[in-house]
Amino acid sequence: MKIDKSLMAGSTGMLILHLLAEKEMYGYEMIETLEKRSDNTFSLKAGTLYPLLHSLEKAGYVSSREAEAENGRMRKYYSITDEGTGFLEGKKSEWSLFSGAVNKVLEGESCV
Amino acid sequence: MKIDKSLMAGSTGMLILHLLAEKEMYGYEMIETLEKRSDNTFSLKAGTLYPLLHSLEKAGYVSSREAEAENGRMRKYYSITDEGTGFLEGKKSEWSLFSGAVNKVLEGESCV
DNA sequence: ATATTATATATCGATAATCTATATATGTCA
DNA sequence: TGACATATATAGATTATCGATATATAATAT
Repeated sequence: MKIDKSLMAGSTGMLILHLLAEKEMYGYEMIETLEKRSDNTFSLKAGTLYPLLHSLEKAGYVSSREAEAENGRMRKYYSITDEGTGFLEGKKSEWSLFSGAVNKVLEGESCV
Repeated sequence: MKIDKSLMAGSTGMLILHLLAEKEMYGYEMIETLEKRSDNTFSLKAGTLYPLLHSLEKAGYVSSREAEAENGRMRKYYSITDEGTGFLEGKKSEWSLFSGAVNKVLEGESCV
């Protein structure tokens, strides 16, 4: 099943920052990692990722460096900053609260 | 905590249809019900809900009737249609798949 | 040799869903 | 009478996604 793009909205930044909290990565690697880890549920598009990385960098949540890979290709490696780590924690709490609330509504836990 | 609006995007229609699958409701009632059930996490805005109801009706997923309430006020009551019920089932599967995939990424279940 | 595919980054325009602000109208309570 | 809650509605701004397109190199297949 293909996930509607509006469902993705709002959580992509969190997912990217989470990957970078584990290790330094380059853009293309992030797309592949997300696809693998989600069992092909996510297929983040390059046209979404690169502008997002630029805005995260502009916001100070990630930093980048260019380096040559073993195969001789140039890659742009991104790392999460301290500020980004704090932002990520907030986003994770928000996700937890949000998904919990959706499930509450769906499960019909109404009668408080 | 206030939930970012882009996180809400994509799930609002599902939540509304889920409420209508339980019983007929009018707009204002849906806003209050969502707020209660989510422990004040959701506060769907009227400016979001009414256009959404109109588009759901146009799509054939809900039908409406106007009726006078006990207090003499006019209300517009919405019901889910058979087509809407089918659409809702699909949306619930999508939500389940999506939220599961997000949690997989966050939990780092990578090594397949 | 040459063509295709995969890798790698980037930008632009279209689409879609949210919000805020605003408008209208009625019922309730002080 | 005035303030607030109820009830529906529309317009404009914002924002995040996508598809399409562009560029360039490495790896593979024909």
